[in-house]
Amino acid sequence: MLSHALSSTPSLLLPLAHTKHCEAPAPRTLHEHFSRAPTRAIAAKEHVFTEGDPRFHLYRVEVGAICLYKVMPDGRRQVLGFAYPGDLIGLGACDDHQCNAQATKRSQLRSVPWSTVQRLARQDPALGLKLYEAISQELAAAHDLLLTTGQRSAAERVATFLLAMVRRSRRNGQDATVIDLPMTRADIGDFLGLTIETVSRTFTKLRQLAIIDLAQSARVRVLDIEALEGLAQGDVDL
Amino acid sequence: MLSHALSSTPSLLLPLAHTKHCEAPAPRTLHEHFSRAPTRAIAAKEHVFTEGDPRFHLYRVEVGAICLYKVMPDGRRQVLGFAYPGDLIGLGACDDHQCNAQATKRSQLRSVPWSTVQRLARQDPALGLKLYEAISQELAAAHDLLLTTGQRSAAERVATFLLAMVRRSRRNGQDATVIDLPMTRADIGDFLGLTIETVSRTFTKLRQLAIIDLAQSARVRVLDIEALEGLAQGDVDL
DNA sequence: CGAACCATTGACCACCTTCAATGCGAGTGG
DNA sequence: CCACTCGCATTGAAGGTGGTCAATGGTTCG
Repeated sequence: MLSHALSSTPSLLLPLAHTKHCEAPAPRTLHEHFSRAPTRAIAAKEHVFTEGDPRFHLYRVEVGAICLYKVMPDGRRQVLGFAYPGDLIGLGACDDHQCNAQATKRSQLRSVPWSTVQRLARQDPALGLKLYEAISQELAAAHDLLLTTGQRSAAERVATFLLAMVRRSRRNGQDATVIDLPMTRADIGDFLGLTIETVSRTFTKLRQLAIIDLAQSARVRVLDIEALEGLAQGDVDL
Repeated sequence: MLSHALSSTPSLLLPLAHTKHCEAPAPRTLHEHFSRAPTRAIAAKEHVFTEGDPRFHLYRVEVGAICLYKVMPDGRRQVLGFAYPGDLIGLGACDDHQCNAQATKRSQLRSVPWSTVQRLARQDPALGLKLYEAISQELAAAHDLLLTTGQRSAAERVATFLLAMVRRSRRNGQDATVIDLPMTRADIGDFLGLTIETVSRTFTKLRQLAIIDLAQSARVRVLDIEALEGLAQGDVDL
């Protein structure tokens, strides 16, 4: 989610461009502000912000994975998405955060105060456009997820989820056939509108059909991506 | 959806401020551009745009109701939302429309070319912010709907839907206890991730419990809004 | 090494869907 | 004006998908 719209090349890929703290000129772009900001370590399960918190910062994920979710008074939870390195979180127009952001594992973030973002946006009209593009991508992701949770069967949902992970992996130039899932079955279930058990059972069925391999529960090797695509579109019935 | 963020007072409430076509100065604000644009009539079931169309215009609904939806190759449909008078449709960053927009009944729209919007946004930084706010409201609506389709039961979904209609009616200063539904049961079902039959049965149950009255199938009178709120939050089980 | 957390698997059942028939209302033409 | 028709809504019966409850197994971390 939010990938690319505002992210430049992940810093991991630029180990030689070491940050220059002392002699640097005043930061002008949002990217420069992020690069200069200290990284903040977040423990697994720790919250970055929760619903209702004042919106003080714009965050960029550097390492790990952040789960964005909403909760109902009785505890039911809907995961809205996951943010990965390069993604921005904390976008939005109103004064308070509208959802919770929780690390699914040890992570690292950088942040820039919203007041700084707004100042930059006033100087640079292109930044406003970038922010608009970023949030518009988030909207497209939400609409895709709506189609999934509203209309697809359990198998279709899980297949769709795995395919999205594969595509993200591909965009990052990694081996697309092996995916490391940085979240629990509960996170996946609450993302797809399914229970833990249904997610688990569906993974098992995919394994039995030799569509995926599950050496470890958090590591999925995709063996038959076409079958996965067929499942996701409802061409076959599992 | 999108209500308020960019809409000024609905023109219906300003009958005396009649549009001046000939001697008017060059339009400066987006609102002026909209007010000056001719209204376009849309028949029931007619499409304003479809998925994949180039994004030429930003539209404002003047009269009626527009249904925004996505479809899967096999015909399954997810309604993303409904746009009512004052709401903007056609927002988004990429070159093509990502969803379909179809009138649920006879409607009227005005439109402004995106090129004009972009020119105005360059002149007026506040407009960029307004657009950002508008799309961010759409995102919030999508997230709310996700919580509903992903986690709530059929009765909770219908109750949530009716409550949203009541609140919208209240914001417009209308009698909040009587709602005219400008869409079919199929639209509601595809919005909530339910079948027509389930929607209909749920309406019937609400009527039997004297929570609503259904003189006509498109006219709902809310008799017990607290019961509706209880249902929406899952406090009671229908 | 133990304990806590997470994932898997099974049995049962509830809710919603599917399929089918009937009812209702608006619009059209005779 | 009425009959006809079509689209939409309602209602019923049956079945399936996914949820719930419960027990076991595996992994990781202190």
